[in-house]
Amino acid sequence: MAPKTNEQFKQIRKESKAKILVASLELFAIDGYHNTSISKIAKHAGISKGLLYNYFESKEELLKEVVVMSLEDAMTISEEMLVQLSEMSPSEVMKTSLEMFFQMLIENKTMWKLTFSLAMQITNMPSITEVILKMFGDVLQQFEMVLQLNGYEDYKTEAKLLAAQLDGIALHYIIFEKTYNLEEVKEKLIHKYCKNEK
Amino acid sequence: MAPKTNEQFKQIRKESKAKILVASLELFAIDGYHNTSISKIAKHAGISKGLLYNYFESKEELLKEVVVMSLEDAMTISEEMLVQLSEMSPSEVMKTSLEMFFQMLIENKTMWKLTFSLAMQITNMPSITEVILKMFGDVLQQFEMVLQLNGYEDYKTEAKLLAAQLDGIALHYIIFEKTYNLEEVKEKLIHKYCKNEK
Amino acid sequence: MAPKTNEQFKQIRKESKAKILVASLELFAIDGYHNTSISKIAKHAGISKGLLYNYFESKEELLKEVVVMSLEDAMTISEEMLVQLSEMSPSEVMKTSLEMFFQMLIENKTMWKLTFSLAMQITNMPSITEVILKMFGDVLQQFEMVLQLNGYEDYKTEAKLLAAQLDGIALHYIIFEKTYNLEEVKEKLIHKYCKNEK
Amino acid sequence: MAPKTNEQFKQIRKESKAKILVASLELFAIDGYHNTSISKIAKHAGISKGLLYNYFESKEELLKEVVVMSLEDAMTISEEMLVQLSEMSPSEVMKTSLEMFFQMLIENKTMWKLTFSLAMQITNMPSITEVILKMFGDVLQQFEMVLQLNGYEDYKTEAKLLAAQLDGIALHYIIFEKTYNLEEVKEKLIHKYCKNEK
DNA sequence: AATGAATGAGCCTTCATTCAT
DNA sequence: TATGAATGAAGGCTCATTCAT
Repeated sequence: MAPKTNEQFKQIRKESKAKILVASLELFAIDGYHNTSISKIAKHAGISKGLLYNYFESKEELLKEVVVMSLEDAMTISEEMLVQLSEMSPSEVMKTSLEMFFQMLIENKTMWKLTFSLAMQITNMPSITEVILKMFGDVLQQFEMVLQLNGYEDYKTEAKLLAAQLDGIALHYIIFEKTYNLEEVKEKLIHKYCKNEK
Repeated sequence: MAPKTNEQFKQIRKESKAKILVASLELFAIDGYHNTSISKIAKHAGISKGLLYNYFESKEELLKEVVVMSLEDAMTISEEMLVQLSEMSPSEVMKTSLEMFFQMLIENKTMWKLTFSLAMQITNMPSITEVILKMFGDVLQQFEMVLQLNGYEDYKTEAKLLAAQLDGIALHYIIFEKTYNLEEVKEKLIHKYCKNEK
Repeated sequence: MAPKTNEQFKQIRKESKAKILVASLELFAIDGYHNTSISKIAKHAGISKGLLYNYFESKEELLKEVVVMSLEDAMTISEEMLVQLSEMSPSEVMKTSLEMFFQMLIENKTMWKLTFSLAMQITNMPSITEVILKMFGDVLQQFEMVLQLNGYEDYKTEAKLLAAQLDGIALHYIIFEKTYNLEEVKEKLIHKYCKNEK
Repeated sequence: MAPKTNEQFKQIRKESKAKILVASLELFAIDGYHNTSISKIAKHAGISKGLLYNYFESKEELLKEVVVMSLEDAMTISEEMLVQLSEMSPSEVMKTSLEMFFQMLIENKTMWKLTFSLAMQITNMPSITEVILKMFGDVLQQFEMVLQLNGYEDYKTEAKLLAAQLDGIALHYIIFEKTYNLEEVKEKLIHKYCKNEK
């Protein structure tokens, strides 16, 4: 049998890593970071505990990579959408941006839950704090653009309000779970921001 | 010679309990429930680990009492303010309610932090979840009233939006700490809700 | 008010001590030594934890005194009965001795349970071991006398057998509780030892 | 390089488990269940505290397995002997059974000590109580058979007496240790039961 | 004599991490 | 690369004992 090429090894590593990251994300989001043991993750990912340490230096490092991965995923989607936005009218951009947000909220509920959860326990893990804060900042910036584009004068403050509004909705959606009527809120919000209330 | 009187013991118990509750609130809010060990709490409160169990049956029970205490504090303030509202005009009620919210946010930052933190972290602690959910519900209800009073037709959905808006602001205020310009956001929000945008 | 006399103080001390000893015996026998906390004993005796240490140096010391008290009680009863035996015929002595044993077993089940329980965990408490061993020795000696009196040639070995027989019955009675038909066994045993089977 | 094979792991597990069980049996029997800490067991077995929980879910579970192991050992021996009995005359069966008992008492002194100790100490551990009671029941049943075979009319009650006799002897043997002349008692007992005293 | 708040050692248990294979 | 046995620090909790009053 021919020895595996470097390429093949890299591929295997990448896949194994991905498998662990996905498993971790799920467990961290559902049970919380502290209630998720390395053992559980390894079992959930179908590998041994030892192997996990071959890919990640520590549990905290693993968490950080989970967060980074999640955010990168989100950014990728977001950027793809931004391309589409470039050809729209300002009011269409506004509407689409909001719809994008709700879509991502629904599709990545797990990630949102993890993000909020971590955002609250930030104190002890600076490296993770940083990533999380960056993400909140990015969203803010994006909405600043959209609002400016739509002619909002005080667009910086307005963006802060809108970002807070959206994060608040996300928070409630996560907390109240199935009880929460996200669709209703979404319609109302879009209606508000896509009329003439500058 | 004589044993301490009942009164004396009661006093001592009350003070020690309060001391523990305050220490716990701070640590739970800052470091999160899981990152706060009984040892840390005891040290922070200046007592021995063992004594803590003279007052609270378990760590979970302690958390519950911390939450209840915090909410009772908040409710007391809130109710005092509600009395004042009864004599105001609808628009004044609106404005005052919002101002009240921001005031409580600033004054009870620790409690807010704890609440959000728990909302995300606590799995499998029904008695605490219950208390937290009740609190979110109460705020919502209060704003439904205010909005209805101010003639909002779709006041139920509007209340959901407003509650989310406020919780979102609180969230950002907690996450960004001193970086966050709360005053600016407050002015803008009040301005929005106290003009004619129903 | 006249100050209490020394006699009165002594009396109070004696009564308090007795109250504690009785409470301890009950709890030790039912729940076992290790499952019985000083707190429980104090509560059961209706006094404070602190006071208990006024009368007994330590938990182990308390146990020792409980054992001693129990055995003294048993000895007292036993000796009273011995007086009666002195006027009987050998075979009557035999029968009465056995009946005495069964009566004491029923009336002092608690004490028997404690005794056996302690007898098994002897290693760590020499002072208690001593007392327990003495008790077993006393019973043995007593039955040696009875058997000798009844003309058993090899009365020393016979006494060992009889003592073992009785302790075995006691053991089963304690272990099987209500399931055990003590009366049936008693009749059979008396029948065996009071016929002509030397 | 290659990971250990399943076979190797199984072997390691088996040996470690056995090591722990043996250490536990000794300590439980000597010091009693409550006086034996997990730390002591680990030290005695030459392993770390943590490893113990790799093999046993809890201290109670460990105790249970110790008991089960002990009884299985005893049963194995017992059954091997029963085979031999099938070809003997009734009086030979009687004699051999008694001799078997004494042999097992000597060879498995530790197990007997543990059994008695637990019988007295264990409250609220139904699964273990059950096993212990079953064992006493088994011995009883076996002797019922033997006595019936030997023509004892009231063999059920006689078996209770004999079982008590034997357990009493075992108890004394355990309590008095080297002081106890087991051989003398054995001879006498066999002599009694193998003559004509029905 | 009497109280119970307070202490601290020790218990059982969990789990991130290491390591021989 | 891959395994899981093994470790040890730390966590929540209990309880005998002390002490100020």
